[in-house]
Amino acid sequence: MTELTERQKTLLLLIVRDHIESAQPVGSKRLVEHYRLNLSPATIRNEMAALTEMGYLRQPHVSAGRVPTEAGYRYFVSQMMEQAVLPETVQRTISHQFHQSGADINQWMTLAASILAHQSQGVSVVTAPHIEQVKFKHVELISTQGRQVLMVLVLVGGEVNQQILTLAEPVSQERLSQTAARLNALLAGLTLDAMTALPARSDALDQDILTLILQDIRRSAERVSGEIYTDGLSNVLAEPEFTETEEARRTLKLFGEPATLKELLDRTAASGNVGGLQVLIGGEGMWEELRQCSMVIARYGVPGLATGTLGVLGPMRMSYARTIPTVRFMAGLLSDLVNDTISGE
Amino acid sequence: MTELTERQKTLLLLIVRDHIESAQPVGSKRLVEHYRLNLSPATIRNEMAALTEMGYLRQPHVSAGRVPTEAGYRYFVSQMMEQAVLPETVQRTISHQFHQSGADINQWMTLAASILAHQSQGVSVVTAPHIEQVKFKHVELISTQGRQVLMVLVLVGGEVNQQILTLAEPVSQERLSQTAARLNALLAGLTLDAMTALPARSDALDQDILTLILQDIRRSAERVSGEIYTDGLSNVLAEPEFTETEEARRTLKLFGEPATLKELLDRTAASGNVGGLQVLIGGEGMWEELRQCSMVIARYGVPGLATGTLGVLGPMRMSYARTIPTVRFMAGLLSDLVNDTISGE
DNA sequence: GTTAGCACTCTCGCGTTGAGAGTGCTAACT
DNA sequence: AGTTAGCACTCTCAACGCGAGAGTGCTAAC
Repeated sequence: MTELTERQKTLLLLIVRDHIESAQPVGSKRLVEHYRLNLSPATIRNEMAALTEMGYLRQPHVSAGRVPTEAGYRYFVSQMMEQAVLPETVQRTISHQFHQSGADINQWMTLAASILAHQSQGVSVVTAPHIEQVKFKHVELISTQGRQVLMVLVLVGGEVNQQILTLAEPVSQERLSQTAARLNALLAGLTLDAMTALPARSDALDQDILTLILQDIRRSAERVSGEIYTDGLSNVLAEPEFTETEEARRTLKLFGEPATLKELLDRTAASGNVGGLQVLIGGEGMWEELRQCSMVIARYGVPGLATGTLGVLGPMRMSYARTIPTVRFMAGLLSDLVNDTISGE
Repeated sequence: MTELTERQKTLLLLIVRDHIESAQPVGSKRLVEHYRLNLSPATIRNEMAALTEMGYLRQPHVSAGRVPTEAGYRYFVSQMMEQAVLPETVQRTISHQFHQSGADINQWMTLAASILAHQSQGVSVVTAPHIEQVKFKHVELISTQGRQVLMVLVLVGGEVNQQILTLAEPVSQERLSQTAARLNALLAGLTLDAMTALPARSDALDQDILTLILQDIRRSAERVSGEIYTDGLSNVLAEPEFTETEEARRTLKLFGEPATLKELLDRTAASGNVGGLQVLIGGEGMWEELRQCSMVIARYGVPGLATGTLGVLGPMRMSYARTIPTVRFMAGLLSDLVNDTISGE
């Protein structure tokens, strides 16, 4: 494949940019007028023909303007990747929002999904951090009435689970407190594996509670990894590519189903590393339904301890210039938050 | 207004039912064939003309079949209200799903929204119970490292809030436990108002923590009431009334914005009582954007203590036969759950 | 009270057609 | 050699006309 000349490069970028804005095929005349190029439409046509030949552009029909191919978008994105940074002021605003929200994973995820969707004008998807190494921190047993006991379990990472237990017989608050104190001393900082390997306790109540703690931690590890947060479906409803054909409407429906989104994210993000950004254009052949769409995905968190995925879905025509820096910044921000929560306490 | 004859009643119900299924104007011939009536199309036409005269039906254009007016739908719904009950088996399935989910408000709401949306094939909206009378139950202070303290606050009703405090100076776990014990004794079962009216504590740490508890409870009372859960937007995407006009698409966009949905629910549900079901057809003149839509709304919970709202939005042509009994059943189910949580512990 | 027959109206789908947009090519220009 | 004007060509799209079909209301007979 021959190299692109300097002029072809700028032209290609302009064409993609224009098409992203206008959602319409861009013609030679429009291009000249709109961007005040010191060239005649005829020259542009020649260059466009060359770019079409090389596979960066294509014409929907012979007498329409040009539309970027996947390769065209990919070139455009490769340019974005290098430079695009979120403006300082926006960065500060976002950070601020996070710091004045509560220290609650649920809130963080909702906020992240909301900001991503708003900034990118696409559909955002965020998965809660998957805790790969759960560590015990603290347990509290609070007698309520009769045989019912409220167990509050604190894990390293700030996660707090509460659960109501019903014991075989009433137990005094004093004895509950003693049991909690013994278990706290025994389990402090242990991982799930280490706790599972412990020998059975001699005290029956201790053993019962220990079993329940293990159950709870196992469930929690699974549950948190499964939760998904999404936002911004309405952003994409108005986009012209989704209102027309039946096929497009099926794609749209897919966007509205969190379970499907999660699978999408999991499969594609599996290969990515924390810190890296993946941009999938036109589904990259893997997803038939996403032929018209693009995804910008990143993993965040602390590798080996707790990681999650976040991303934006939109039409292939999405605003990469806004989406890419936002996803990158949010991944960094969430990584910091996870890091603080895990190590900071 | 004259009374409807028995035949006109059955005919009206049939027409509404058929139009809900087919999404198309229903003509006299089709009606006869489809429902094996022992009448000729001409007779039906006469009756239809009468029903049109009385305002229950209308014709989109002179040579199309009839379509129900809002009055027509309202008559149809009034019939539904009396009889429709959710099948026992479905009731059991739903109850089962709730009982095997965790005792977590968040999970309940998500599940409720999901079930509502699935059963009704519309957009479901559920607000978390608004706790009108917050009562203190228990506080726990756990020293972590340095000046950081994890405060776990349990409210009557099973809600558990955790928060990380940073104290002015390090405090031993022992002193924290004493403070917690004193506050637990002092505040047990008190309402927010009663706690606010308490005289200042002599011990500085006690006073600080008390202030924080009050802050937290106030925030929590606001926050929980604000949370909204929704599901099923994708159900409605494919409906023909939303794919055509620009106006309809704006309505659809509205459905995708939780904040707007909440306002919708709040305003309309304010007048309703727990146990009652409201069916708003065609926005009832209040909501310009909802002229094509209907809502089925109910309040649930324990009046005076904690109440919430749940409902289903859909096209005016929605399946009332499925939606109405489902909303009614879910309102009852959630009321029971709230009741159990508040009084049961 | 019910039904057959009929004229009438209106929508919808379809083929036609003309305007407009955009192209590629050729030849002239710098 | 690169650039540009001119031109014929192709294709879409909106508008138009038209005929088929659906459904009605009315009248008259059963």
